[in-house]
Amino acid sequence: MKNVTIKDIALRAGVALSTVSAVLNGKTRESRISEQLADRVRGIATDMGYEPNQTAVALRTGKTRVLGLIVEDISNVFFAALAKIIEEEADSIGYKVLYCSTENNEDKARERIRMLSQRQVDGFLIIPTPGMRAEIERLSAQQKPLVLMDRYFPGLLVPHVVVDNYNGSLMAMQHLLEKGYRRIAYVTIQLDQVQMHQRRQAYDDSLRNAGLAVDEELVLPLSYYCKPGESVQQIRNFISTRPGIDAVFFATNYVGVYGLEAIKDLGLRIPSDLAVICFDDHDIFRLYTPGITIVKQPVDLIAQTAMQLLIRQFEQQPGKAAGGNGLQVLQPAHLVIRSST
Amino acid sequence: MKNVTIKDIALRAGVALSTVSAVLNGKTRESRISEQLADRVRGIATDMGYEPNQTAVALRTGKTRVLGLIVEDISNVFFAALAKIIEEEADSIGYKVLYCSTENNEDKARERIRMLSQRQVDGFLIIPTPGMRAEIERLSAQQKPLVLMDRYFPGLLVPHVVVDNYNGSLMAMQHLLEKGYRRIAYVTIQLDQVQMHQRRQAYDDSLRNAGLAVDEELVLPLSYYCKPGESVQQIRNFISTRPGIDAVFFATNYVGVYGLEAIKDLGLRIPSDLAVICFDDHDIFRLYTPGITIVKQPVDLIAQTAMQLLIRQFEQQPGKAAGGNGLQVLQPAHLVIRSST
DNA sequence: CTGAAAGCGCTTACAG
DNA sequence: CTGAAAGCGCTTACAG
Repeated sequence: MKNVTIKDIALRAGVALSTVSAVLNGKTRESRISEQLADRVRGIATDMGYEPNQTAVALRTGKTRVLGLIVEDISNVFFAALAKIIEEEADSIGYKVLYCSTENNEDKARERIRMLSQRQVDGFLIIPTPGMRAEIERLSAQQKPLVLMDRYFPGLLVPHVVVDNYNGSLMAMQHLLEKGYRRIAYVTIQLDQVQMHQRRQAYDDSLRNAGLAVDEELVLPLSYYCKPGESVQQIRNFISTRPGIDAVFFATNYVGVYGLEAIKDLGLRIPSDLAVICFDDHDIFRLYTPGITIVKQPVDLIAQTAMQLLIRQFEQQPGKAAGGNGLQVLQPAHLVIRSST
Repeated sequence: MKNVTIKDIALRAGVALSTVSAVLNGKTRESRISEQLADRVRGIATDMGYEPNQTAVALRTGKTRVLGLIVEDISNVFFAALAKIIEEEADSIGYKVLYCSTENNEDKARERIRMLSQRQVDGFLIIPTPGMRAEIERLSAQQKPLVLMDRYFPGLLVPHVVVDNYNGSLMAMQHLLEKGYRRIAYVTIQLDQVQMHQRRQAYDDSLRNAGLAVDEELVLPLSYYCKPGESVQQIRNFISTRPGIDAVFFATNYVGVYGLEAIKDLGLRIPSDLAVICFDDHDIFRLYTPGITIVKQPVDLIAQTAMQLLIRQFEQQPGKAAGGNGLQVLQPAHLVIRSST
């Protein structure tokens, strides 16, 4: 019942270990091994039910053919979809993937990176949390193949794939404006992040392009530390004290959740009383939100592109200058317009 | 930038490799190494940023501390939820998990098991597909720690965790009967599987217990090979030609999907025109099905129990008779009653 | 064309 | 108390 090794095969075939290894790795040409011998060895290997021990291969070659995937929560639909596509892409090049959830817990996130490093993964695919910056920086310095998805650290030259926040938001605003909405509110979270600035910029620009003024009265920046109940109340208050508004653009998932709650509380109907657009970073409104319009990330494109960036790094010679470093790939957002039934 | 090894530490500390290893593995007692020396070695290890190479440890000890998780589709909410809980449980005992999707493709499923074996995973957590039987049997014969979830092979003595189909179905029927429904139809798929027999048995028994006869006229067994469109049509036909029925019990996910489609086609309202219960194996109706009542698997319990069964196998001495083999754990189903709004 | 040897980074008897 | 040596299962120069 013990596992068959190349040694067993070599013994049975009466040849050296290295011969078996060469045959099994298809290096008969390079090693000028006769086809006849090769066939015999292959036959014996099959007979004995040989399966290579990848742990040994990994130790010897320094390649585990395993990728590390770090997400916020694997059970979330967005991350699960990401995991699926990454699995497929990895599979197509003979890689397996080890997944970890960070729960947005910084300590856990750091620990995850360490564990995956110890397990010698060949590359990392990460949805970074803010506190991971130092670890990401270290991985990058160690020249570990690494791609960030969904979020990134401005100033850190690490390849990353993110949605095109500006144009996605622009599309959404365009949609509202075309539908004739004029007093469009903007509810966001006070966060000094590029993607937030880009979304806001798109809001401003599209209003101006339509010949409308940006009215700060119609912009509600919630505090990052504001608790759920309080956020809902603030939004409720905001909406009810701005009688003229006919639409709201919620700039993030969380704000959107609170916003929909507030709108429900106020007894307003979407979109007849109030049109709603939400930037749905993590695809949480995918099924159960009739009437609203959603700007979502193209999860498949993001995953596929991330894998391509990773593979590109695998192919680079470690010595060579990493020409592709600091590469940012912007993926166009999808606009999903839900009917109100 | 090269990785620090225990050799480097030994060199720096001026001691033998084995001493470093003993210290780092907390075996100072067994090896009677002075606390002073141990402290010094630990200090040096920390200084040098030592991270053990788990590939080497795995090769040497024969334990990778990696689990293989094989599901149908990691992006499905049910499997993703399973993956999350398994990750947590695995993490708590220092394990990582490698996931694979089978897509219900038998060849792929078999190939996945082979790959995971080659990667020397310490244990398998599998949602088996029918065609995996031979491979599962082989793993079991090889004494590989292994637990099946959600499905199993009757007659194969492999530990598995499944939902209690009989009592879950009984609960659902009870619910309908208590609500006063009397002519309850049963739509199922013709499949000679234990879980199907158990569900049907519960249907029959609960009717009889309520003093009602089982009317084969009210039972629709769809062919396994029936195409979606055709299935919907058959159900539509079935319902419309049985004017007396006031409720339907759909015995599986797929049948339920077709059934809801058919009911929609007929313009019937749930539950006012027709009450609906569905055995929702994979939690696909979780969000978007108002009015229907769902019998679902307790995904957390299943995952946790599966991990426990796996750990039990890790703890067993390989020589010892596997006392817990062929163990079946039934988990009680959940009944989710949706309001019709 | 083929095979003996070194070595990947560890752990674990075992000798002193 | 400490250290030299073997070995996990491979691959890869290198010698013949």
